[in-house]
Amino acid sequence: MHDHAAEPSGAPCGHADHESVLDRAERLCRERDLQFTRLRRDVLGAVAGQAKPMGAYDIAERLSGSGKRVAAVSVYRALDFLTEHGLVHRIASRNAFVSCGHDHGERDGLLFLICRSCGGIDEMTSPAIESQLHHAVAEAGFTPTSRIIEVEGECGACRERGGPPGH
Amino acid sequence: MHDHAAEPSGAPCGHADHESVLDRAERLCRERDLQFTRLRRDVLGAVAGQAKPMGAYDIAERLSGSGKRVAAVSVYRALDFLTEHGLVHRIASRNAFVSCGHDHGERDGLLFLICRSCGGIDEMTSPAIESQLHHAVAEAGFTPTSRIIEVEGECGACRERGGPPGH
DNA sequence: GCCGGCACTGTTACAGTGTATCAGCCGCCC
DNA sequence: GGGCGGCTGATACACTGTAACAGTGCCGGC
Repeated sequence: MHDHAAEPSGAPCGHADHESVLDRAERLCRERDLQFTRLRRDVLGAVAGQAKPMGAYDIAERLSGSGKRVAAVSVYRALDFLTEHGLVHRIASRNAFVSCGHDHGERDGLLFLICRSCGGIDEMTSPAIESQLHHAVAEAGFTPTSRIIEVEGECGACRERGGPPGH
Repeated sequence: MHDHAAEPSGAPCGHADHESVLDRAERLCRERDLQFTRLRRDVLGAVAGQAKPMGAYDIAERLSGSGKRVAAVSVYRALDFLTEHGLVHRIASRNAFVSCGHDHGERDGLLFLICRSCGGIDEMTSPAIESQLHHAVAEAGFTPTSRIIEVEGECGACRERGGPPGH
């Protein structure tokens, strides 16, 4: 689910690894004069360490491992911060979160591919879809401010490993 | 939020009124040999009576008006049935449901426009977006089975009524 | 130094969303 | 009649998310 060789009409996007995500976040926060606190780093680290989307309570549970316990509400606040600055993305159809593999800051123009077999998530962008979408919406007299596109199905790796044959 | 004159590149879609939705549902269930029970009709009626998306508990509360009380779990079961057959749609970004204004049965290929000002929802289809999406996803090696596209913003009516000026 | 403001975090409580499970009902077929 | 399957009612519970308040640490003004 990580490194597609294929290049869609938009930019492809493999998941960045755990380290680079944290480094990138740290740099971005310095640039924007934001506080990249311990909790926020831990939450981002937890999310980045998983290819699958994580629920807020999963994150809280994982961070509560060693003695000190982290309440879900704290996780939510950290997630609010991280999503606001485009470091993680919310997957609406799953009520869960994934770390952003891009180097951008914008949180729009993204498209999520969710595999039903392995639960993995890939993100990609497609300017072609964006422009079509913007065009169609504008003709309906609508002024968009944000949008979500989430596709469920089977990723290439799972299909090769052999999905349900008679299906 | 109901009757756009504009025609996007796809098919436009005004909301059908309360009556026709129920009639259509009844016919569809007869055709497919499905049971359009009292509860299911009531739930669909409640959803169809609102331009805004309704939460399951809102529906339960509304149906519980006159003496007899309807539990949320029953509403969920009715909603499962209705969504499964394309009579209502789930709005993932709101955890809520709207009645389908189409005459189709498929629940894919749809696109939802959600107005932040009035809370109204419009649905439309766009073959152009569909084909772009299918193409992009296929090139990523992904086999889609379902997809959601939800756009938030301001609908034409609200913008004309005067949105926030300095914004 | 002290004080006040500010952002962040901890904690508790609670509202909202969704599912599991068991039991009763009703129509249908044998 | 008896069994079977689909629908509903009811209770309990898990998961998701927010409100409200208190404590802490940092930083700037006095």
